[in-house]
Amino acid sequence: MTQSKTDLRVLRTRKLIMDSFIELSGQKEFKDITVKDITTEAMINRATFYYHFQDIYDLLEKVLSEVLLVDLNDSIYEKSELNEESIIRIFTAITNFQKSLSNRCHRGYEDTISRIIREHLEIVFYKMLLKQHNMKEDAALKTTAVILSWGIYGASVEWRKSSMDKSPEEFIKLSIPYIIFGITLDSKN
Amino acid sequence: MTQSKTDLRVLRTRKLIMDSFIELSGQKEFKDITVKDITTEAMINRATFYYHFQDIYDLLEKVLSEVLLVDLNDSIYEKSELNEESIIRIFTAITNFQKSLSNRCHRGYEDTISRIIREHLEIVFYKMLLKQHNMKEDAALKTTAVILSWGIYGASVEWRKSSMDKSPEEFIKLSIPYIIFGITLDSKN
DNA sequence: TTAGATTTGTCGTATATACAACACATTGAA
DNA sequence: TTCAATGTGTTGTATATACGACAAATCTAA
Repeated sequence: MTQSKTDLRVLRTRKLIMDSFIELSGQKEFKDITVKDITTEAMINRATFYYHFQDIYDLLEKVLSEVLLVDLNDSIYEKSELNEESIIRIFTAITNFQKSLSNRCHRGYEDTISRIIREHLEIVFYKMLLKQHNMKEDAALKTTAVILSWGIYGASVEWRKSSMDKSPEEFIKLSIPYIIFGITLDSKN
Repeated sequence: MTQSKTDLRVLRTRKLIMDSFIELSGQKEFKDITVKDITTEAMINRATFYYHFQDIYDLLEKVLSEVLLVDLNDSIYEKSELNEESIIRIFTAITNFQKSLSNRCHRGYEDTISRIIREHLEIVFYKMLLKQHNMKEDAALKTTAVILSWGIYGASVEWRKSSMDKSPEEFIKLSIPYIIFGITLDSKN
């Protein structure tokens, strides 16, 4: 505890490991990536890997969180208005992310990926809802955020499954009025 | 002396420093690059830099050697025939290198760069000459290698000074017959 | 010129990492 | 099945690196 914040070596090593994992993810499937592969690419001793991560699934989780977090933070938080534009942005960020990373991952870890994405989405939606309604805390908004996160994530799964020919934007655009104005919206509007 | 060869940390650190230096060389002039800049980019403590390199000029020298060495090794050594094709390749490697790195460097260190390039060229030419003539060692070939290294390097300087509109290939091609067959070559040939 | 700021190069101490070795699990071919 | 090979996770010890501090050199502006 004599060190001030975080040792530069720690930051560097974590970055090297994560970058290498992302790099390798572009070359082969998650299930074929070994700890040795990662540490070789990162020029790190294998034992050092275990100093920072419990195992390779722990690494997966942290990389996903971090990459997602950056994607979402960059494009959304500043604006902090939950409107058509920001929903499209969030949805696009997710589909981009799925195209670039989660596709490659081992079957069976889609659950992990799905959970992480939804958790982050929930946080983002909740914060935006709070600002929009000028509130400190609210159970209704929290639940609404949960619903939105599952819903939007589900839409991205559906898009990937059956509508990758459409752009994410046009896919989600149709439903946005129902999200914003509710399901009683007059469809002739 | 208990370690077998070279500590992975050493290899990694050297690579990080060199890569960072090359990266920074693309962003600003050599004379504006500080040790702090490099170590920040490399995520290395400044003191560690001095553990590996005497100073920034020592780094420059080693980076130049290494980059050049790779360029020349990759494209030439395998073939090991000193003919029109390989001379063009070597000349192109040098001009590429000059375009990418040495241009950006501080005036006054062109001498260093020039020396390093010529030293490497000399080694390459000497090895190729030895193979071509099936010899073990020979003073005449050594001197010939010196002449070739200065000559080819000088040609690259001239190209840079006055003929960058031509491709390196067409620039050097005209003189290759005189190199291969000597200055008594019948020009009508 | 002077004075403030930046950069260089070095040092001692604390710690993250390398290395080698280990037992155990998983895989794949005979 | 069995055996060999490969991957996982852990440990103790040696060492490269981080950190903070320092004096001296170099740069910059007033």
